[in-house]
Amino acid sequence: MKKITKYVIKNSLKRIFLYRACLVRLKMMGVEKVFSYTLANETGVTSDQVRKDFSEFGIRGNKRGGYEIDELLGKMEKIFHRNKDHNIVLIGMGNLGLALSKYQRFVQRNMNIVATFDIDPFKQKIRSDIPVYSPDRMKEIIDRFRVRIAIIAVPEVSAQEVCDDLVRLGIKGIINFAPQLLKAPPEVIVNNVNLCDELESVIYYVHKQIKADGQKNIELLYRDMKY
Amino acid sequence: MKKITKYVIKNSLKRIFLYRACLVRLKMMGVEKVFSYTLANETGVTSDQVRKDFSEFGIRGNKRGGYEIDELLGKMEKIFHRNKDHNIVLIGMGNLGLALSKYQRFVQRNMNIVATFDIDPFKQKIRSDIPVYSPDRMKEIIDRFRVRIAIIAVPEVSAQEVCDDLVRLGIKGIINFAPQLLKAPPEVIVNNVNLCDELESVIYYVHKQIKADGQKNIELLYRDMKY
DNA sequence: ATTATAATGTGAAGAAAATCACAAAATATG
DNA sequence: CATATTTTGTGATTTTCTTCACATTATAAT
Ligand SMILES: NC(=O)c1ccc[n+]([C@@H]2O[C@H](COP(=O)([O-])OP(=O)(O)OC[C@H]3O[C@@H](n4cnc5c(N)ncnc54)[C@H](O)[C@@H]3O)[C@@H](O)[C@H]2O)c1
Ligand SMILES: NC(=O)c1ccc[n+]([C@@H]2O[C@H](COP(=O)([O-])OP(=O)(O)OC[C@H]3O[C@@H](n4cnc5c(N)ncnc54)[C@H](O)[C@@H]3O)[C@@H](O)[C@H]2O)c1
Repeated sequence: MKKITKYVIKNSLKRIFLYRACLVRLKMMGVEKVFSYTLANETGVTSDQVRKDFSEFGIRGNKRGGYEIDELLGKMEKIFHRNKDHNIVLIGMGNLGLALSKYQRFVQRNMNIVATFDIDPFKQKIRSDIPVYSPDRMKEIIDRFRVRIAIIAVPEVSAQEVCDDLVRLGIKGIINFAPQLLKAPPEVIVNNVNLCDELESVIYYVHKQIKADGQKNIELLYRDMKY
Repeated sequence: MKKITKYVIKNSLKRIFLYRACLVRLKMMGVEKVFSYTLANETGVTSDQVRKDFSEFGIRGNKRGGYEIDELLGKMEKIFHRNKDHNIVLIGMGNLGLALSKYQRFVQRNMNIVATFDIDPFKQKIRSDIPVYSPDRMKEIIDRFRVRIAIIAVPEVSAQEVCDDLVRLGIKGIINFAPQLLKAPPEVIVNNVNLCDELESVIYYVHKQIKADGQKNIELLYRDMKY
């Protein structure tokens, strides 16, 4: 039975990404070694956390010596399978799809969008580095480039249908930008990214913060009154 | 001191968003009442979890009767401050910024991008519903519309600088799409969204899944051999 | 009206994640 | 070379999150 795959990126994995970004920056600045507390400061976590995370992912440094940045990055490349290239397809060349297709950083990280698909014949005329095909050529392209990962950027109503097609064609991982939880077999990884929710949660926390600040002021006031 | 605000959206909050999306869909289908296990099935969590989450956010139903969808949505609107409108500014009208500025769903959820800003004079000529201004008009606009929330879609190198400006102008919450952890005072909420990381984590979990599948096959093989 | 049933709400138990704290090891210093 | 210092790595502890389990209550059936 097709079901919602409850897929949540582990916080420890998210932090590993943060550490890596930080390491890349430090390396560019010519730094060669790093301590857990350096990474901690730069990423807003505690140094214990950094070491625990490294431990979880089997990364080890040397006592007193900290971590060799190059070695660390090498290990992370392995963890994230950055040694090989990843061919990706993108479905839906609308506003968001177009932006994503032009995003250079995917390529820099060995993630290549080899083809995009759109039902709109007009969109299929877009001239850019990446071809825009009609969806009926999906099987051909996915097979030819051995694609296993897909990006969904079609309207909400079409997302599930597109997802079903992709799964049938052998796609194993999907990042979905349509605000619609996708149902897929449990062995298929689906990362539902909902930018509206992300923005709304900022608003939520801002309000909470403002309320907490207000509370603090009341407390201060109260303490003042005692004198 | 400006520091990284370690800001992670709570999983329970993320789930509340899921429930809401599901409720909206059910309501459109004419459904009026819902049970915890309905929401659970639709969102890939357990019904216990749904009830615990509701409990955390102070949402109560009636025993045996489940939850009134309208009432539930009303309570959620309150929780998410959807009763009032939220004015937002967007900085950086490049590929991503343009897509975001055209995204209708923000408006549908009472989040209005009232103005966008770009240093590129060419971008300032974009003709769409939302005006594109030079950054030197930021103070004026933010004050006029009482803006408290901002979207950053500028290149990595400019992101921190833009963030600093925004904070100086009274912005309290930021969603940042540049792959650069922003430093801000602790009372300012910063949601760093990194789409590269999101995609890469899909690849990570796909590989893990494939490896686990392989493992399962080996185990099966082993069990078979015992007979 | 009484009884049976079905769903909620929440303490208790269990699991997972984060923090603490310190022994072990590597490097620096005298 | 011996000692002091610094940082790692990891068990122990604490905190947070999830699942379990069941008393409670609203509805349905008889
Ligand atoms: N625009 C944004 O900034 C933004 C932000 C977050 C999420 N999203 C979501 O991403 C999706 C795309 O948004 P958008 O603004 O680019 O919309 P859009 O309407 O501009 O683009 C959608 C594209 O998908 C194509 N399409 C529709 N059905 C298809 C199918 N079955 N197969 C292939 N292509 C198909 C359409 O022809 C169109 O080109 C939506 O689900 C939206 O909610 C958009
Ligand atoms: N394109 C994507 O799909 C995508 C996806 C994820 C993240 N991002 C990130 O979002 C950001 C924008 O990406 P993009 O592809 O739109 O890049 P882009 O180069 O197309 O757009 C950047 C825009 O920001 C403007 N800008 C630069 N400095 C500015 C400043 N100080 N104030 C105001 N405007 C300024 C530029 O003039 C340009 O129009 C980048 O950080 C990128 O890494 C992009």
